Order: sequence, then C-alpha cells, then structure tokens
Amino acid sequence: MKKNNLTGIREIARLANVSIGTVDRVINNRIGVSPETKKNVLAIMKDLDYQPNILARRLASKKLLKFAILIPSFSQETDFWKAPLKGIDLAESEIKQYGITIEKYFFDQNDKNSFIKQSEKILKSNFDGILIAPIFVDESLKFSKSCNLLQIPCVFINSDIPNESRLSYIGPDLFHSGYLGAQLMNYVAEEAGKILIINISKEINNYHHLLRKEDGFRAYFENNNKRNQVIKTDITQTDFNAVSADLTKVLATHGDIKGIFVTNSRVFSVAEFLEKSGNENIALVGYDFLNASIEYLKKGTIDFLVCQQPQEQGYKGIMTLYQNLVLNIPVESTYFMPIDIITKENYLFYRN
Amino acid sequence: MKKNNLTGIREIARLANVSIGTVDRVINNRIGVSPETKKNVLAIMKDLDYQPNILARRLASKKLLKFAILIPSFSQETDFWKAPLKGIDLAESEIKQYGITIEKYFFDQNDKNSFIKQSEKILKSNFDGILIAPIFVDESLKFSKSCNLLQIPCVFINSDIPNESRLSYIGPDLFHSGYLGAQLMNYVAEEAGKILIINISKEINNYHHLLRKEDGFRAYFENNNKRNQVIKTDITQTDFNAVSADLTKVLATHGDIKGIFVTNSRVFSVAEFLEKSGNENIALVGYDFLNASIEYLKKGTIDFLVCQQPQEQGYKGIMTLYQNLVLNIPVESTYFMPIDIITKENYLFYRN
DNA sequence: CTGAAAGCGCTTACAG
DNA sequence: CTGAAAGCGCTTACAG
Repeated sequence: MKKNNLTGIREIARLANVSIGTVDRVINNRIGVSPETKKNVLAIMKDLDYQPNILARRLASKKLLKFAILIPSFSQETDFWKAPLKGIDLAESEIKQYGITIEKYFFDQNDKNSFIKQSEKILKSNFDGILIAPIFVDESLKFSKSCNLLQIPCVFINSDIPNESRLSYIGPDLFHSGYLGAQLMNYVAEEAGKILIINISKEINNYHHLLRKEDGFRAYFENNNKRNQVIKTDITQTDFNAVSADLTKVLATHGDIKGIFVTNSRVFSVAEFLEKSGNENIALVGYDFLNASIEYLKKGTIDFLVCQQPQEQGYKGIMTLYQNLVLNIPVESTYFMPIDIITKENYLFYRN
Repeated sequence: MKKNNLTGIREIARLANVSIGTVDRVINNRIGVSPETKKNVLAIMKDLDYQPNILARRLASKKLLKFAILIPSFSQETDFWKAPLKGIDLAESEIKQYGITIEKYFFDQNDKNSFIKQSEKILKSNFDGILIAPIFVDESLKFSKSCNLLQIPCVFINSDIPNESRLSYIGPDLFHSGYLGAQLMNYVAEEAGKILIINISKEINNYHHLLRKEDGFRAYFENNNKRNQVIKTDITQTDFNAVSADLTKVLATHGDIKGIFVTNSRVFSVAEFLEKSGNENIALVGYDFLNASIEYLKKGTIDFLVCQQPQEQGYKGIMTLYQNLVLNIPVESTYFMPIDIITKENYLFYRN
C-alpha cells in the first residue's frame, strides 16, 4: 500500500519521481537540477499550489540572519528616535526565535561624518538586511547604492529619497503632512495676520524632509486662497537660547503673527519661548510625540501635534526585511504611515 | 565524549537525568511525574532560563485550534463591520500555518435574537477561543460567562462590558472618544448657539456604547464652561427618510443649531440631510471611516470623523487569542485603541 | 511514574 | 545532476 497522505515536499517528490533533495533544490532555486526535472517539479508544485512550511524551514535551517540598523541616537535634548528604536526592539523580540539578530548603529544627526563612519562600518560587516534613517541625502543615497551592489536589501524609514536602490520606504508622505498641518493651523489661527513657518536644525541644507513639509504647508494656504501672509525663518542652532533670540527678533519685526508652524519635533522650544514671552495667544502647530511637547499640549500652548507613528515605522521596517528575506513575499516599495493628529484630548491614547 | 552542546528539552533531560518525555511532561504540566523529579526538572529549567521553541512545538504538534468570531454582518447600508473582518482575515492568514482555523458567525445588529441564536451555535461547537462584538449587553455578558465556565477565552472588540469573564477588551475608550468629538466640534462650531447630539439606532436601549460617547461629549462642554446649549435626539429608524423627517422637525423647533454630533457611523445620513436641506453651514462631527462619510468629508459637509482603527481591532483581537492560547504569554485585559481624527486632508493615508 | 522511538516538513552535508 | 541520511526541537502514541 502506498502512503498517499504525504504533504509538502515529500508529496511533490513522490509525484515527480525524484528525491526530496531534488525538490528542495528547485524550491530554493539552487543549482544542480536538469532543466527537465526542474520543469517537471515546478509544474507539480504549481498543480498542488505548494506553500512551503515556514516553521519547518526555519527549524531545519541553521542559517542565522543578521540585520543592521542605522538611525540617529537620541539625547536628552530630543528623544524622538527612542520610539523607532522601541519598535525595532519589539520586532526583534518577535523574530529572534527565527534566528534573526539585529545589530544597532547610531549616528549624531547633527554630524554628517558620524553617519558616514557608521555606514562604512556596516558595509564591512556582511549583514543580510539593513534599516536606515536616510537623514543626509547624498550620503544615504551612496550607502543605499553600495548595499544594492552587495545585494543587501535596505529599508528607509522616517524620510524618503525615492530611488531604485532601496527596497522599501516606510514613513510619512511629508508634503501631505505639512498640508494637514496647515489645515489644522487654519482651525486655530485667525484668518487675518501672518503665519510663521520655522525650520530648526543644525543641518538645514541636508534636511530635505523639513522643506517638503514646508512646501505642503504653503500649498494649503495657496490652494485655499487664504488671506494670511506666510513667512518663514530658519534657525540653525537647536538650543533654547538660539531659538529664543531668533524668535524675539522675528516677533519684533512682524507684529501680527497669529500662528506658528514648526516643521519638526523642536516645537517644544518654540512653546517654551511663547510661554516665557507671554505670547500664548499665538497658535502653535508642530510635530511628534515628545514628552516635552505633550506638556505644552496639555497646557494649551501647543494646539496640535502631527505624528507619524515612529514606533510603528521601526517595527514595520524590520518586519519588511523579515518578509523579504525570510518569508520571501513581496513588499510595498512605498508604505505611507497615517498622518495622525494629536490634541490635548486624545494624546493619552496615542500608541507611540 | 559527552555531547555538551545540546539545547532545549534535550539538555534539560541530560542535566536532570531523565528522558525528554519526562521533561516534556513537566513543561506542559501533564500528569504522571513524581513530585521529586518534577521539582528537579523545574529547577533546571529555571536555571537555564528555558524558552520553548515555538516553531518546533507547532511543527510537532498536530493539535489544531479552532477560533470562532461573532460580529455584526455588514450591509449595503453600513459596511463598518467590513473593517474588523478584514483584520480578522489578515490575522488568520498569518497564523493558519500554525494550525489555526477561524469560523465566522454573524448576527444582525438590529436583531437581538440573531445574536442569541448564533452564540448558542458557537457554544455547541467546541471552540478553543472566541472573539465577539458585545453589542447587546445582557446577552453578551451571559455568553461570556458561559465561555468562562467552559474555559474558553473570550475577547471583546469595539465596545466593552467590563467583567471578569472576558479575557480582554480591544477597542476605544468610548467616553474619551466622545470627549474628543466635543473638542473637535469646538473648533468648527460657533460658541453661541445650540449643539445637537444624535443617536441613530434601532436598538437604542441596548446601545450602551452610544450613550458612553454622548456622556463624554457633554462632559467636555461642561468641564470647559462652554456657552453652547447641548440638546439631543434619538432616531430609532436608520433609513434616510426617518432621519430626514426627524431632523426636519428638530431644526424647525430649534432655530440656532450650530453643530451636530452623531454618535456612530450613521453620520453620513445626517450629512445627506444637511446637504439636501441646504444646511451645510452647520458643523458636523461623527464616527468611522465609511466610504459614504468620506464623500461628505471631502465636500466639507462633514468636518471631522473620529475613528478607532476597526481593522486593527479585529486583527489584534485574533492575535490576542493566539498569544494566550499558543504563545502562552499574558495579555492586557484592556487595550484601548488610539482615538484617531480624520479630516479632508489626511483621510487618504488612514489605514482602515 | 518513566523511557525509547517515530515523526512534524523542511535543510544540510555527504556520497555517488 | 541526484539520492539517502541525519537532524532542527519539540509532541505523540506506545511500551513497560
């Protein structure tokens, strides 16, 4: 009597009249199979609608996968990057039993060279997959292309540089997030009066992503024929004194500023300034779920925060590598996160 | 030479001087181990910080798990429940390779008896885990208690009835979601004038969750000393004609309604009425990401929609059962979803 | 109460 | 180019 209730690879082997070793070779596209048998096996697989058993595969395989991540380190000053890291850790805990380890590299977001150094280290270490926050455009692009040459999939999070060499981008549509910021501003700032856009960063020239948000913000006011005049200032030092000095000047020059839009998480500094200078009546919209900012949101100094689920970005970034490398299923080349609105009344429930 | 690089169960067996069968018995808390050896094995497990290999476990075990879900069916009229179902399907596709199947039961949310009938069917069928939308309070509670007696974990989604017999609740904090609705209303409705709350449902007496939202909404206006007078109307028929007739009456009685808050997804009916009756100037805030509502959001008839990630609720609901039954890790007894704000400018990116 | 063996569906050397 | 065997870390009968 033939055993006829075989499953998987064994059943294919029986039907094709070959050994399971051969079936394994064609499934995994390894060399050493005659075109004929390969064709035959493939046909039978298709016929059976064969789905490999991931459990068995991971259990049997002693191949370990190594992922690297390269994101900004977080400081006392701003702990934005804590959240993506938390997501990465969560993903790691879920897939480590599948033989995956993650090595973490950090760079200083105010120092381009630290990015370059770390990325070179990574390239030397033979990773199977890489996750980066491509803050510096040229350097990130170069790195991504190197990965591509080495056939190492590279996932971008938080801001995108559309190009062929990355596997996937997971993060906001920056233009639209700025656009939404403007709509929110419109709810809280009077229609007459000026609106001030503030970019705060030591590396503004490299901070393409801030400019995308600014573009979106401006576009809203133009498209909706708002009467507000939109002006802007760039602040290239991130400490409070610099912010304060700059804003004091701007407010002295422009008497009728009704709203301020800060294009990144530094909005808490602006809030501090408004509070200290007694300008809480100015509407304030900014980015990200930092504890410092939440305090001002509670008090009403900040009206809205736009958030993009940073933790989920980290989590999904790792899972995308996992899908690509382990599960072998196709991944979306661009995955936009929802654009979340945080107010005084819903911040408690936000899953950061 | 002793092989000293054993792992898992085999290594424990070696150290305890027993067979792996015995180790397996204590790991899985099966009978037939003397107290002494059990204690010994347990100590060694602790010493080694033993973590069972889930892959191997699922692969070796031929035990199949059966989950049941019991949620409202969706109709042309409202497809809200499509989203949780989609999440459930997604979860199923991820865990079916672990030997889990899901059987789907639906009830008519306008018919308490259909809920009772379906829940009785489920109790007869010997499931390992159950997910329900406990729309009808008493009946759901009774069902949940029956599950508890049978030792079947039961997860609630979408609305909660806090009690000991459920394993977990995954969904909104309804009170706060109403509270947030009021804050949003406050952005768009003038401070002078009346605000109208509308509950639309054929089963209003059972719809405890609508009332929780109403409570939250009212609380905001009270806590913030708003001058608006808040009034309400219950509409017990869900078709457009009923809604239209009722609202015509209300608007005739109250001339100065500046804003309307609809406590569920039926907000699109109200939007249709406002549009047809030329009352688009009235601010409108409601719930859920239905296509019909999104159309009115785009046009500006609806100002804000409050959403609670219904798809994610379904997904997480199933995964919670999986965690509890397969991974054997503790689950949160209450998991509040974020309270999301949807506007014209961010709906495109919402992951429903 | 305990142990030895077979097997889950794959991968990985190794032999031919 | 192909096959047979061992093994991944567990569970499941079965035997004693």
